Amino acid sequence: MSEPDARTPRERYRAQVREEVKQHAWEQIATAGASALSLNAIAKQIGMSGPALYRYFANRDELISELIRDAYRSLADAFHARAEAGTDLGDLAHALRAWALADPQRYLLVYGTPVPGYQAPEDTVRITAEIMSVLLDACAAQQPSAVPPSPLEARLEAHLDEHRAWAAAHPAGPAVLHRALTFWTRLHGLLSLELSGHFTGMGFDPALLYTAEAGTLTTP
Amino acid sequence: MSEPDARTPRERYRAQVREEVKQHAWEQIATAGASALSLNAIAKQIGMSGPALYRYFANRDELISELIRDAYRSLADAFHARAEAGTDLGDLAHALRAWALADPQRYLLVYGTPVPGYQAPEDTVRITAEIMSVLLDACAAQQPSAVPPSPLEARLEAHLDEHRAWAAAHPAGPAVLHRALTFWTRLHGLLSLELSGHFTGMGFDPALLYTAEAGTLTTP
DNA sequence: TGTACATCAGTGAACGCGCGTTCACTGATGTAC
DNA sequence: TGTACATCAGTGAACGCGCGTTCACTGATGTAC
Repeated sequence: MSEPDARTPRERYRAQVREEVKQHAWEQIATAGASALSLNAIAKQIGMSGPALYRYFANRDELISELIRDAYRSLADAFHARAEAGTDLGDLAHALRAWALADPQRYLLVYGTPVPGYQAPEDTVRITAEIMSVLLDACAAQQPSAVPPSPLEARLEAHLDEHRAWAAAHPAGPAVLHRALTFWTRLHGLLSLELSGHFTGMGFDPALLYTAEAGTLTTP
Repeated sequence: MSEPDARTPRERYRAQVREEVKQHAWEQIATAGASALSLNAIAKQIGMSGPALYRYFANRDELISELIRDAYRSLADAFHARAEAGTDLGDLAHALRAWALADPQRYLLVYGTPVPGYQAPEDTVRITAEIMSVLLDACAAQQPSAVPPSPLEARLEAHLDEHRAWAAAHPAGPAVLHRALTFWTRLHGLLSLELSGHFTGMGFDPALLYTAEAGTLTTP
């Protein structure tokens, strides 16, 4: 399980401090949002001088990029883990919610309103493709819908079949593409409103609504 | 149509400058997001000194509150206008999308990730209730679903019927409550992902997906 | 119509703050012979 | 095993910046007699 660590003590130490910085960064994001992330404040929490962090991250943007990468990676891992235990779409839906609730700001950093001037590092597209792939697999494993698509749906699915850049590597048919997108957008709508606090004061239990909505995806 | 303006010239002037400030505030939000809103920057654009704005707004928070209020008000007006032209749920869906696309940052200010330390003014809840009321009316006018609810849906609707604080003033039945929530969350999922740029690069046309999703609400 | 006064818009200087980032430097840790 | 050197972590001072906000003040606009 644990291989011998080929890294030098210095490398290990560097990695350790980087982790510590990122951990405090997450805490800061959790309380004040991503746009308020401050290197100086993190350094203070850690007990270091501000400039010391520049030994570990080139600048603020690199730190944020790293956090976004980690967040995507974490979701991809959660999806893979769930997929190995079975390809049920409902299970995947609840794995998604569990991941989102475990750290709301992490979810919002990835799927929420983007940080103003910032744009995500290009290697995240590979991880999002990975996530989509797990989702497409689960949708493909689902038994197809019994009800025939409406004319509107048929038109959409024909369109999706011709514009499948996002699922290029996947052999899914149009109905599967459609279902994957629906899964993503519907559940995101619920999660994003819940995590942003838009349901507070309304009285009902978001979990029930989520479960019901997930149910429409597994047997439409 | 236009009544005689009872305001003094000074009051008119004040209102005019307030409007100008808000307009530049929106432009600034559009380019850099709400958390980057700066009174000094607005003053500079307008050609005034920074402190001059304090004649018109008590502080930064009051300005943001005003913007949020205006955004809610604008959506409520758009909904009312649409509802007067007919109570079709699909039309309401497209009115929502048109309103969102007209000013993406306005939509995100209201329904996106909340500004960190900030909390909305309490009088917005009245406007959101208004918006919900139009939505509930449209859902109630819709002909009820032909398919009976699944056990999961039945359970949810019973729950909603018991926890209807958000629709207290409305005589809607549980199925209508359910449909209104579904309308809101599904369309928000699509809009929020589209406006945040999460569909860019995927290749398909968000409008088609939106129309298809709206279609599932009008005839489920 | 003219004068005396009050109200209000806007200015410029100033305060304290925290930010990201650079730079020269100290001291500890590792490496080569 | 000991010495000479290179590498690297971390510090403190400094730079320039823009922020929100307060304050004393000037000039213009309105109001009352």
